[in-house]
Amino acid sequence: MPELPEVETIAREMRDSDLVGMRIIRAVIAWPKTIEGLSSGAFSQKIANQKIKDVSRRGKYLIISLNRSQLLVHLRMTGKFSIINNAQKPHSHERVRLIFADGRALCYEDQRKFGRWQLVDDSAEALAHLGLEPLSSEFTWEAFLAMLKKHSGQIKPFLLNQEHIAGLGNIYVDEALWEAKIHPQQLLSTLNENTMKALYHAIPNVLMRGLANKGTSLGDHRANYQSMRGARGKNQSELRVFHREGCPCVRCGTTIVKIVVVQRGTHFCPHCQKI
DNA sequence: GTGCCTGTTACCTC
DNA sequence: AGAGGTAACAGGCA
Repeated sequence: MPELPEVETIAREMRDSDLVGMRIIRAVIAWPKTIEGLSSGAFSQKIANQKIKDVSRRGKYLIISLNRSQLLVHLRMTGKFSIINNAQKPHSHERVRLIFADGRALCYEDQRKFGRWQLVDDSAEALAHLGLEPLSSEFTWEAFLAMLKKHSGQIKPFLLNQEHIAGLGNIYVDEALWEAKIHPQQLLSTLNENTMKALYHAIPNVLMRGLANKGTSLGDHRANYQSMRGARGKNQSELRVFHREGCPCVRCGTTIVKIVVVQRGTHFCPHCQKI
């Protein structure tokens, strides 16, 4: 579930925590497939004795900068971090633990096991496939328009594609399309410039609101998004369409419907968002 | 117990 | 390029 606002919230929390400056003395890997490209042994050997220098984000990737490499983490659906005392017994979904010199540890849990860690020398190169950062100055109207014109097909799958805009997922795409009054299955070729402009503004709007609320936490079990300290986000109360099927549209009162688009649950207002 | 659902992405074929 | 399907997994839910 973590999309851009959730990953950014975690990155900020990590950056502001004691993590920066800590030295990793060893890694315990409970689920080796979490680590991409390296065996558990090679990963442990490479990461041992490195210090955490900084934490940042690109798209939905967390970038943990170490002194000799960078650790890229994609949380996929259920990845979650916490700082624990290393004496603590492993949680049932714990996949990796980085043990620090001071007796604490960074614990990584991932119920669905889809999350991936990668240790790389050059994060920019490893993440070169990602598209525009929607909250950065590179997300200009000109760049966005050029990209829309270069592609065809339905708008929702276009927005979910990380090679176009990096960091949008199912929740924020549905929210941005509602704000811009665009039907999720509208074809790119039929969008007029005013509508595209509305979408251009809606994307950072919904992301910044999510970020201000420290993310969206749906449901109440542990698998749902929580920040590093276990706090839930507050953005679920501000969602306009996502998970609101059967409820009235806050703009016009029409009942929000849910359909399936590219195998993803898709929520929209049939009155505000007409093709 | 059964079958269906889920917020992500990579990879395959047509 | 885009559409449509599958797979990786685990657990909630009816």
